[in-house]
Order: sequence, then C-alpha cells, then structure tokens
Amino acid sequence: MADIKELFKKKGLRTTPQRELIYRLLSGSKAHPTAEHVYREVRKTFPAISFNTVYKTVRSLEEMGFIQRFNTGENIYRYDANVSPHPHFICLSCGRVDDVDDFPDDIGNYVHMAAFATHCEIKFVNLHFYGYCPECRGSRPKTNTEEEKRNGGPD
Amino acid sequence: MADIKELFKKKGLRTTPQRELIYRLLSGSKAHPTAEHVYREVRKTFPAISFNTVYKTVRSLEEMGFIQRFNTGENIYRYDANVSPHPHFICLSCGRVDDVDDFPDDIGNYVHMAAFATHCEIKFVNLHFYGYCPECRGSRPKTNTEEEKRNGGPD
DNA sequence: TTGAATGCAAAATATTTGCATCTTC
DNA sequence: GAAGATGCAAATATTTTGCATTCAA
Repeated sequence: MADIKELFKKKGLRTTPQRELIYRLLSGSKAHPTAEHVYREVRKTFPAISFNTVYKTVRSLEEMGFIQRFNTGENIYRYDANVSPHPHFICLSCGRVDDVDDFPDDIGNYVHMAAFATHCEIKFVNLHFYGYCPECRGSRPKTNTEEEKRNGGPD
Repeated sequence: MADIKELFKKKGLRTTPQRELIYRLLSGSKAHPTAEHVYREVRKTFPAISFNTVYKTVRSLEEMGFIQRFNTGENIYRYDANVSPHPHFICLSCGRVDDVDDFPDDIGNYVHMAAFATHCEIKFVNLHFYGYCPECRGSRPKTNTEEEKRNGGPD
C-alpha cells in the first residue's frame, strides 16, 4: 500500500495520528465495523478520542473515496475499506457481515444491466444476502421465520 | 386480490379500519413509503390516528409476510407490498426509490449462487442500484461526486 | 367478554451539528 | 499564522417500548 500520508495529501486531508490509525484499522479489518466499533478500537490507542472525531473521520474518509459506507438493513452504517463492488452476507442470527468473495458474477456488470433496464445513470450497486452462517445455522430457532415471512404472504 | 379480511384472519390479524387502509395504501403504492409517509397518507382518512399505530401496523404486516421492509442506505426503513425479490433503484439526487422491473436476471437465482459461494443458508437478497434518474440527471451538480468517490480512492 | 389494536407519551438508538481548543502544514 | 482536526456537548431523526383505553371477534 502506498504511503498513507501521500494518499491523504492527494485528497487534501491532513495526516493526524487519529486519522491515520482509523484508516489503518479499517484497512486491516474485514468485519465491516460501525462507527461505534471503530471508536471502541481506536480508544485502545487514544483513550481520550471522542466518538465525534471517529464519526467525522470516517465520514471524510468516505467522502474522499478511501472507504465505502453501507447499510445492511439494521439502520446502522457500516464501513468497508474495500471500495470495489462486492456482495455482502449478513447473518440474521449473529449479525456478522462478511464479504462474499467467491460470487461467480462480477456485480460491477449489473450496473450496465440496470442502466439499460431503468434508463437511469447508475453509479454503484449494493448486493446483500441475508441468512444464517454455519455457526448459527444449528442453533437458530426451529421455525423458519424469515422464510415463512417471505413465502407466506399474499401474492 | 383475495379478501383482505380473510388474508388477515389466516395470519391471526384482526381487521380494523386503520389496518385495512394501511395495507391497501401499501398495496396500491409503488413509492416504497416510509412509516412517516404512510402516516401522513392515512391521516387524510383517519385524522386521529397516531404514528405509533401506523408504525406497529407496518411492523406486524411485515412480520406476517404481507409486506417487506428494507433500507436503501439513508437509515430510514421503507416498506413494499411487493414481497417477491426484485431490485430497486435509488436516486442520489431526489431520493426516489423505484422498482427495477426489467432487470434481465431473476435475482432469486442469486440466492443459490451465494449459498454455494458462502456455505451459508441464504434466505433472501437485496439488490440496490444508486444513481440519477432522468429527471435529476440534467440538474445535478456538474462534479460527478459519487463517481469520483468510487474511483478516486486508493487501491 | 377478552385479548388484540389503538393512541399518547416517553425511552432508546444512531446520526449529525456547534463551537472552543488544539494541531498540522 | 491560518485552515483544518479534535473533543465535548447537545440537537436531530427514527425506531421502539409502556400503558391505559377502545374495539373486533
């Protein structure tokens, strides 16, 4: 990876120890943390940091294209230093959010299909899968609530 | 459409005038309204209805599979009486949320692809496209902020 | 009549803004 | 030294819960 200081400079962002650590943490994580998660992690190094600083930092990192922000449907923003288009898996039981690296399609191509179908200018795409991870599959409630929900409604 | 009263009964929901109207409004709308939108609409018929009733009603309609809830990334839940899997388009300028009816793929099939790739039990999928609708395309800011964001970051 | 639905109010959760102080450039 | 970043606090927006009253079955 190129020098962080240089990358920041190119985008007009000053390099502060807090900001550098926040970006490093996000770059080194595949957990798709929320601002709160990042805050808790950064405090191990900067105990005096405020949530507000973390929040504003991830916002500017996102605005400058260093990370992407998305929402899995739990009404909490999550951040991802992997800015290339890729699907996510969200476990309905434990809430983990994983990258889906082996999805056979390049979902970047969906953008063109959607542009053709909608006559809109498509900028980016989100593809989210919901279900149960192997760890949760065994222990989740017997009633397939989610499936029933989807299939039991009127048509 | 089958008799609403019967549909509700099948799911153990009582039929109240408010609930019936809320479901009718959602069934007749392609606008993917928020709870607040529904509230404002229902008040035209029931001026005394509380937001809370609307909120609880859409929640139970969702739990019973009559509608689906999703989040486009603006941290507001939206509701859709079309419970079959279909992509959505979100305009980054005016915020409208449209169905993408002519998307060539049956995105229900993505569920199987994701199950194979993730080794998880996939229950449903969300596919969201972000961009500019024809009405907003001309009037949006000259700087392609969103695109720059996506392409200008580090790799 | 009885449990569910409604209406009102308040709590909880997360995001966002204001401003004084400090730091990077 | 000036513009941007940080830290503290409070405002905002939405979702969610509690409870007394009303209503559908």
